[in-house]
Amino acid sequence: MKRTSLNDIAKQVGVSKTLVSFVLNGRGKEFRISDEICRKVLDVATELNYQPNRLAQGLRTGKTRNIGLIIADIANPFFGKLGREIEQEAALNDYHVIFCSSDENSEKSAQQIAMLQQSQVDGYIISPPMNSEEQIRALSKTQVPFVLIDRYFPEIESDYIVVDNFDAAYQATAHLLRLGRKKIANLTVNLNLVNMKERTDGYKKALEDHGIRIDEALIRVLPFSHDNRDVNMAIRELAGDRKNLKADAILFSTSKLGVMGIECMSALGLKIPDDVAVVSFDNVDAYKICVSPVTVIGQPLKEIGKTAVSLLLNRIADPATKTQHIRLKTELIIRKSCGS
Amino acid sequence: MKRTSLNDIAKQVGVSKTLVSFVLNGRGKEFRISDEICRKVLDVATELNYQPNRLAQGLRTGKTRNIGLIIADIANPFFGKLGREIEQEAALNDYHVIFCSSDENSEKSAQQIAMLQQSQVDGYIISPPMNSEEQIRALSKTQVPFVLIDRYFPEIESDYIVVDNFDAAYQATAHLLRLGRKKIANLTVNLNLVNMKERTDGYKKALEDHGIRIDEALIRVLPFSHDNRDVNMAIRELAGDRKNLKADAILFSTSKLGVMGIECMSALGLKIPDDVAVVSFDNVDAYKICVSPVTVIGQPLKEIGKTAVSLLLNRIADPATKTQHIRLKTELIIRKSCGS
DNA sequence: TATTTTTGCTAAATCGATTTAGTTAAACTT
DNA sequence: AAGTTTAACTAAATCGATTTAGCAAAAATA
Repeated sequence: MKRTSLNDIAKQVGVSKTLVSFVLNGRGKEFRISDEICRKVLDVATELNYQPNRLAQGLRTGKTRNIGLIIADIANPFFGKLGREIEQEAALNDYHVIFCSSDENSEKSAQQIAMLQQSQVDGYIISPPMNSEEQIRALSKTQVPFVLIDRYFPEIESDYIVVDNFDAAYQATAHLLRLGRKKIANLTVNLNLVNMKERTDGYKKALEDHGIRIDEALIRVLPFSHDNRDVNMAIRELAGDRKNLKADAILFSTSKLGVMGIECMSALGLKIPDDVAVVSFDNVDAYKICVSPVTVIGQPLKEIGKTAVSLLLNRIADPATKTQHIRLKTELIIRKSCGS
Repeated sequence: MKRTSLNDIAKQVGVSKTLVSFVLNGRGKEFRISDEICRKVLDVATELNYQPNRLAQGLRTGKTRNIGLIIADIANPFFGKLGREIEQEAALNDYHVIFCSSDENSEKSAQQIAMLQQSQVDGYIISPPMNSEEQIRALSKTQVPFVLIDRYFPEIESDYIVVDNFDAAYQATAHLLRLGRKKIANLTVNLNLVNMKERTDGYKKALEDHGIRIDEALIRVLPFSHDNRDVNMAIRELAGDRKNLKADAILFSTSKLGVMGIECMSALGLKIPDDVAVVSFDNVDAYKICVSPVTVIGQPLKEIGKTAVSLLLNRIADPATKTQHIRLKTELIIRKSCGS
């Protein structure tokens, strides 16, 4: 059974394909096609199970109704959920999403941007990896709209939507301080990106504001490779000696680190929150059923997704609008991992 | 900066676009294009940052190098990881994946198949929701290759790749029995799909083989909506009365159920494994740092992904090959949730 | 020298839609 | 009856690539 084209319908009905196109686009009235012919065309279209060829449509109209999405890793629950929200919101607007996982690797993202360009996507939603500034700058020049999510480049004028990472980390740290923790560590990852920087900055500011000296030894920046040994080493150094803990609390800047970290802590026999209190960014499932359910900084994924799509579609509709910078609040979800 | 087409290059170099196409496809030698012209064309192509229009290519050649992927939900870690493997394996073969989340809803999957058809994908990898048999049958008729994953329809002749769910559940149940559990419950979901059926069948067979009467009251089939109250109710009925437990172990047929179930159990103050032992399908992160790390049935996601892609690409290359049915073994990863 | 072969290139068709600019016949004006 | 409007439809161009068929000039061969 080979595909049905406009021409096939036109032939079978005995009219021009122009007419068929008009009718199938619901513009029969507008072009004064007689009701009888309209009906016939529609009948034959369903009879032959006509499916428009989106390549041809896209080629002719210059619009694909596809948007490209570049995130770090669709298998990471944070991005998985965010991606899902974006997919859903796009679908509501009759757009489809092409997913790409960059692994925070700028060479991959460059390839992916090129591929998406070649696919003639109508716009992009991008969580840009580090060292991708030039790609993003080049993308601006193509005039195809894009919005950045999760992070952004301060020097590039573009739409973006992020959370207030500084405030989030500040609040989380303040929460730990309020509960009497003094030696609060921060485990983060060596991605040179604003969002990670803001998290550590918020953490530092909270300490400062509470009159606590910042101890750089308590700030551990781990390689993105997420090797178990690195995490293990860091945890060991911070809390390995139970009588003489260097840290009595840890703020994890990502859930991936947090999950690995807690796994290590369990293996080392460290008790949460008795030995060490824990707060982590991102409200992933794992934290709900954890040894001691983990207090987390929840991001409003649904709102991020919805807003990203709506910003993008607005800009597609009107490329001239002023760029928007949106910063959403997070929510500190208090569970048991910090004691009380 | 508007897009560069073959014609733009042709004009600038002063040759025909035919020649440009030959050169850019690396077929310069084959068509005896002089080295000098070749060089010029390539230079101008990079100078103008030429990006081939994949819509036009696809339209002309009938091949898009895109494959459609329909899974239940990209935000579900099981499908997220599987999707990622598929994306990666496809990329190695210079194919791209268009993700669709069906939510196990056959109307959505029907729409998605239609959309993918319209997008002229070269093939599909589908985890078909229930009631989608007719869609899949119709898809066969289009002659566009597809492979089913995670589940399949016994009455439909097609490639598929699944795990041995029967054996997996059998082994898990046997493991619980070996550890002395007698009243083993099975929490599953009301998806009328072979994989779920096989899981419960394996569970039953293990009980039978160990001379234990099957108690239908211990098999709880919950609605797919995954409402917290349903899970809560089920857990309560099975283990609510601690002195008089109806079940001393639970086999969760999905990790989504398992995570919710364990959350309930914690809330009810039930101890794992002391009060109730737990085994679950799917090795998700949450189980690693759980109150009592959970013994799980791990699926070989990488292999499933690789095999799905390679089956599909083989069939794209040669549609005539005999259909293949692949059933991979799972791995029982023993942790602490069953005691010892 | 005449013929054939090779070299190096191009014109035009094609994929399947959309859209602009008509065309013809009927109906309506005046 | 002649001119104008309207109704109902179509031809052909177009998007940007690929590919088939073929052309002219140069080189090789007879």
